[in-house]
Amino acid sequence: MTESDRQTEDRIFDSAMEVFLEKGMDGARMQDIANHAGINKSLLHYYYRSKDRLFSAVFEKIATNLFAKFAPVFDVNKSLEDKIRFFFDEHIGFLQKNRRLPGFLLNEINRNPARLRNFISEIDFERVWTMLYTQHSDDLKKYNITREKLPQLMTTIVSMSVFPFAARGILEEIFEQMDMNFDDFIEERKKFAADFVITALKNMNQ
Amino acid sequence: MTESDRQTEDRIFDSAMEVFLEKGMDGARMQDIANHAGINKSLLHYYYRSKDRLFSAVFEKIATNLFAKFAPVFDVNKSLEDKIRFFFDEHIGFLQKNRRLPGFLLNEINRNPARLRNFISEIDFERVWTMLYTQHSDDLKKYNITREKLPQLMTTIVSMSVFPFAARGILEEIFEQMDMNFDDFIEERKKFAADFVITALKNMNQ
DNA sequence: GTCTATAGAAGGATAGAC
DNA sequence: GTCTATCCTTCTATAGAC
Repeated sequence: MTESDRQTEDRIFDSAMEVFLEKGMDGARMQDIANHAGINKSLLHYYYRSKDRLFSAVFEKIATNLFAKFAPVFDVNKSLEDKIRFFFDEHIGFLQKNRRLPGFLLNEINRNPARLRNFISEIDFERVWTMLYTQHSDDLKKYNITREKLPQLMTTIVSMSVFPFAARGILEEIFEQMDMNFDDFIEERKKFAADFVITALKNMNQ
Repeated sequence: MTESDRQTEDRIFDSAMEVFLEKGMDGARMQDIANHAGINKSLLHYYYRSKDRLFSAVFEKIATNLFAKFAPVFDVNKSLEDKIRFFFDEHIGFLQKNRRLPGFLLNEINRNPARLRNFISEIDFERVWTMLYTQHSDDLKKYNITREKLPQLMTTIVSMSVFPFAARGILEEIFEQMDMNFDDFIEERKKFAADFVITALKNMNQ
């Protein structure tokens, strides 16, 4: 594969990502992608065979990117509280630069959950819990965080960071009416979410 | 309009709702809707003129239904804590019976925010805050809930109830791997979310 | 590898009979 | 009000020249 092939293939891929993120699988048109890449429509098929394959390539890339942002939380050597702060800073920071990602993923996964199966099946949840427990057994005991509560807790944490972006359309409409700004709201949220979760954790077992 | 007209129009509307919720605006096909209603495709145009008008009718109905579920919270004569519990019970309970609603709305609004404008412009946020404040001034002061914090707080509350449904595709894949059940998780969530939020509120101002 | 041209299918919409 | 037939456009995909 020559250098120029690679360039074209990359330009197609980037354009597809752009268009699919904007319009979704059903709303995207091969012609739009070709125009965006400045090439002919048939080249899309030459490189990716079909719309579905092109979409799959894009979907996998996007899903990998997003999930990769969750991983460091379990590695980094920090206290539980610092990890939570770290997560909200990093994750919300990442979404600030990739705002359409949450809505895209949630929608496409609901539309076709099978696409996710490969990603999920690679995760060893047993190991995740073990890591968490060995690293923070003191904190977990102190705050009475049991294994049974973890799904509720994780869902809450993820939702606090992801939901505002998934609901950006709604929030921007509302904020406009209140003379507020979505970007400011998001910037604030890094600290608010961390404070909120940590406070709840520390006091919930009482 | 005769009784049978009404019946047909309703059957079309219900079928459209079903199909649009399942496939979204872009993914839905007029033929699917006609099949689902057991009528001919051209009848759709006879009653609703175009796909876009049919979709708009459905969208408005759905948005009205969902937002209507937020309203009682501000009316009911309860303590702040009871209101929060009441909200999670009612709202999650409603979504249990209408699981595809959140994903549908979030997606379609992101795709075309203008559709929401009519709904939002009717809300008087000044009045909402005034109502809240007159009803709960003691609690608000005690917990140091200021007007500035309200958007973060409300977004958090809504996200805790809505996000699991919007992310149902992901959660079901994950839960399957953990021998968990989405329905049980949701049932648990009514209490978990209320406890979590109330605990955070009561202790955050320290 | 990239283009033009076009096939082939599907979708939204309408005309017109009953 | 409901159906059949059909128009017209759009979209994915491929054939074939260069």
